[in-house]
Amino acid sequence: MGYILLGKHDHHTPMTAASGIEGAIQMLEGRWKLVILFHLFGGKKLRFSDLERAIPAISQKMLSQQLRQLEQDGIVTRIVHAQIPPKVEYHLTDWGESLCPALDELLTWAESRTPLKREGESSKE
Amino acid sequence: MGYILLGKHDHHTPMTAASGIEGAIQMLEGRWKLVILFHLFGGKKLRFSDLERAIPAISQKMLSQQLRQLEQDGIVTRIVHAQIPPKVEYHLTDWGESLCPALDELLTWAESRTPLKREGESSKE
DNA sequence: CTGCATCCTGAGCGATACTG
DNA sequence: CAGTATCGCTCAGGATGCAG
Repeated sequence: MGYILLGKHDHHTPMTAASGIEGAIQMLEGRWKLVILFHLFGGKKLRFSDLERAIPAISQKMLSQQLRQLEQDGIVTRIVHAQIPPKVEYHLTDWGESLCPALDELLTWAESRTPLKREGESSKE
Repeated sequence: MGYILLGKHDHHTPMTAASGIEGAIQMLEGRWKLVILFHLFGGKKLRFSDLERAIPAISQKMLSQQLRQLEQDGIVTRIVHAQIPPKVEYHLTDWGESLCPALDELLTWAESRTPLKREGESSKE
């Protein structure tokens, strides 16, 4: 993560915007980010184990890692209850929740595509 | 690419949407997809070499590959002029152009974040 | 000029085991 | 319960060279 793009060119800079977009995409591009996000949308507050249960295919490592990233990016908040047994809850920040409409628009776009198959597609050269 | 997510769970399926989003993200997640896209927005028609010049840091392999993907996804169109020397132009499909607003919204979201530093964050337990 | 084939590296991710 | 540590595999992506 954290790759810098664009060298330099001064005639015009249409990707100045791309930089911002790339940043956004980066935050969402982890293997499980979106899945986690969708589980949290709606102001829901879930525990680590809740997420594990909701996403059976994810490993603790990944869940922990992605959650950390999300937290770092200010998308989710981690609430640690100092008690035994430990209890940690996650929920979206206000900013995180505000991602919903954007994602929804992207989803709308994705579904408006001409019905062409994409990943069963063998190479056609 | 092309990882399948979500195992199975029937209580509720909030990530049904994630699947769609993932598909969309996937199309845009290539290292250079966005950059290329931003260069093409506005109905511009660019040649392979134009794109190479516009994105100095990209290798032909990547440019070619990303372009292929974009074409496969129906986002860009490739116009091959059967002539010597060869001349190939790329431009966004109507659907590709329609991505602009969605990306813009995502960009808006990205820029609306609370001014929090990303990598200076210490753990707070 | 446009694009493909090959080799190599590094990041991302999964599985398992261990700790507070 | 909620993580962290380590190992290893897969693959996206960079560099170079060849071809129509």
